[in-house]
Amino acid sequence: MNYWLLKSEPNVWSIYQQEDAGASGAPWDGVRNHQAAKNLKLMKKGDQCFFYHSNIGKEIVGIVKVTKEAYQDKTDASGKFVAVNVRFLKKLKRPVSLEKIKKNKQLSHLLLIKQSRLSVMPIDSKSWKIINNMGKI
DNA sequence: GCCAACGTTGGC
DNA sequence: GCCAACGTTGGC
Repeated sequence: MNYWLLKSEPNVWSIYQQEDAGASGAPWDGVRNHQAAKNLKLMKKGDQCFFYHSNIGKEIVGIVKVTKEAYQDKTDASGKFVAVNVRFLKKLKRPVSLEKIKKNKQLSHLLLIKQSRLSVMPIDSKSWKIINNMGKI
């Protein structure tokens, strides 16, 4: 299983809306960046993703699970970009802020820090565990 | 509100 | 094909 991080502005799509979407899940669409799209295409059913609130909060708030692998994004008129479906899994007991991630030297290699504009990125399993611990899961 | 980083567009 | 101009993201 692989791990990922998905960014969303909570005033557009938040972990609460994701939770309300329930077990049937919801599309993760609207990605218009090729590097992010490449990562979406690499996702496999069952992979888990951190749910990060960008701009407002700037913290990892929960975990979602891939329920449908990459397919053509219906919101993209050009037909070039893909979406996946994810369903809510859980919230972190304690959200892990960007600030805390930056302070942890073991996490300094994360693209979240190095490439702040990327909205879909891989997370190595070691970092996944560290952040899970920070989130008190 | 500002701006750095980065992506895209369009003139040449 | 280059690159200046412009647009967007997202942290600060």
